[in-house]
Amino acid sequence: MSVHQGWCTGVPIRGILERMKRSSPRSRREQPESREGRKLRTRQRLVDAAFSLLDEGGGFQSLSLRRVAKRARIVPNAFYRHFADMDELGLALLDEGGRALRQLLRQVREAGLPDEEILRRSVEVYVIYVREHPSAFGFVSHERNGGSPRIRDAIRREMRYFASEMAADLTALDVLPNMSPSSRLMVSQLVVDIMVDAAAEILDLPGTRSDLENELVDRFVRRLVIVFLGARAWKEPA
Amino acid sequence: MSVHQGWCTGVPIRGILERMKRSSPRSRREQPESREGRKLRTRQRLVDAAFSLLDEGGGFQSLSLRRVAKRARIVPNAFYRHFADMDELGLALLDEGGRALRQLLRQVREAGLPDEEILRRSVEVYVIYVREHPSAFGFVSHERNGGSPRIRDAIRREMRYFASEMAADLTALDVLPNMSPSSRLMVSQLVVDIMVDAAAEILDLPGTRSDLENELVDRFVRRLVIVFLGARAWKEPA
DNA sequence: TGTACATCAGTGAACGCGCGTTCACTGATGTAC
DNA sequence: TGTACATCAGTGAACGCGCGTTCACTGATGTAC
Repeated sequence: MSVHQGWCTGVPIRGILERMKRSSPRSRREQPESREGRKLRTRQRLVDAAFSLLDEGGGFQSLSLRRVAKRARIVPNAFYRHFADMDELGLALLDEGGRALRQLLRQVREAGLPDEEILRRSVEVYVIYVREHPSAFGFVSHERNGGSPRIRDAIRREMRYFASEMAADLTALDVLPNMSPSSRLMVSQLVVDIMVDAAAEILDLPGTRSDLENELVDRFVRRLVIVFLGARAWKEPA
Repeated sequence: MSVHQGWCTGVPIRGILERMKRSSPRSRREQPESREGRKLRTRQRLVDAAFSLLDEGGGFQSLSLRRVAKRARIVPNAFYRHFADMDELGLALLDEGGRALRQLLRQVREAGLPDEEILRRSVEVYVIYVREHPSAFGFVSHERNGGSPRIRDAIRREMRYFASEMAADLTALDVLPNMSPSSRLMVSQLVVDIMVDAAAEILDLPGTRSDLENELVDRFVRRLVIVFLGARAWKEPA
């Protein structure tokens, strides 16, 4: 059971943790911490606590305010100093997860797109990335069609945003010149859906079966190849 | 708020309800009902109660044994006469939903496949069908990546089964003769995933916006066209 | 710099509620003779 | 056909538990003068 790491904060949680270690055993009067800083740190502890509970399985719906607060080492009602309810915490999780995904997709997209070898390498990078951040991708795939409409909508919005970034890239790189902008967007949305579906499958694989993982990567690559072949063969309706 | 209908039972619940109406106001000694029949009817009431609660929103995880039992008009602990726990009820829901989906896919597949006009008509049939059975499709799209591993696995198994049926059809109809059997299966799995993703989107549309629905149908058809174009352009690796 | 007051993140106790599960039971249906 | 017993779907009461939310509070940080 590993401590959850603040894996995608702009100012990494690691720095904050180091500062805690440094300041805690020594005199605490040296640099009295600001209220604002302390509050932000507690908020981050709540977010990390939620991710770490998600890592242990069960989905966002199974999280309770009390369990998250306990894991973050605050009293239950202090939760309300940071979020109005669990839904708002969920949106904060998505915010962190979204940043990670965006960063990754940028990396994948910059490699260029429709050549099979490049696709395969991108997929491998993606699979590793998903495995490294199971709680974030689990959250997205789980809540994408999940219980809370607010969170569901936020996830869909995020996915649409990724797709539009990808479509802009396709345009810029002049891949698929045969397609209209709206068709390029449609293809990008399909690719994003395929990626999210794949993430769910990756997370369900037992970590030990590399044969199953290879099979999954293979299926994933073939899906993308089919889509890009189809996109190239596409003729805009007159 | 409509009463949930037993929409996919081989022996329809409607018939049972009519029998109840007939027998209840008259003498109840005419045809004393068998224990077995009565138990089956209660079990069906539990399944219908679960679907009707799902129709009201919130996802399977938000259902409670007590609420389902109450809706089915039995005392909470009598639930255990029919299912060991809520997970087993979930598997029963999938069983009913799976039958409906299978029936529909058969209908769609029989129309033939890769021509755009036929695809469009099939998609329209599918959209209507999803709208008619929101609780079943909602259950599948919601629990597909949901909290219970048993239910998740059962849904994946069901989807793999649909895909293999579709692949068999593609083979029988000699569509995609350029592909190996495993590639046809891969394409079928992609199509099934696209259908399930689409179901979730359909269910989130407000019922009144037919412009949005047309847009969705359009996107859906284009996705499938892309996939079949790609599948036709596919060359098996040597 | 020193003092007096305001702010507010976090505390601790308490609340009412719905939950899953248990137990001993009832009474209609089913069965053996 | 009639009787005595077995089965078992459904009852009613009770349990302990974790839940979200409320309240009055504490004490360190921040601010005005």
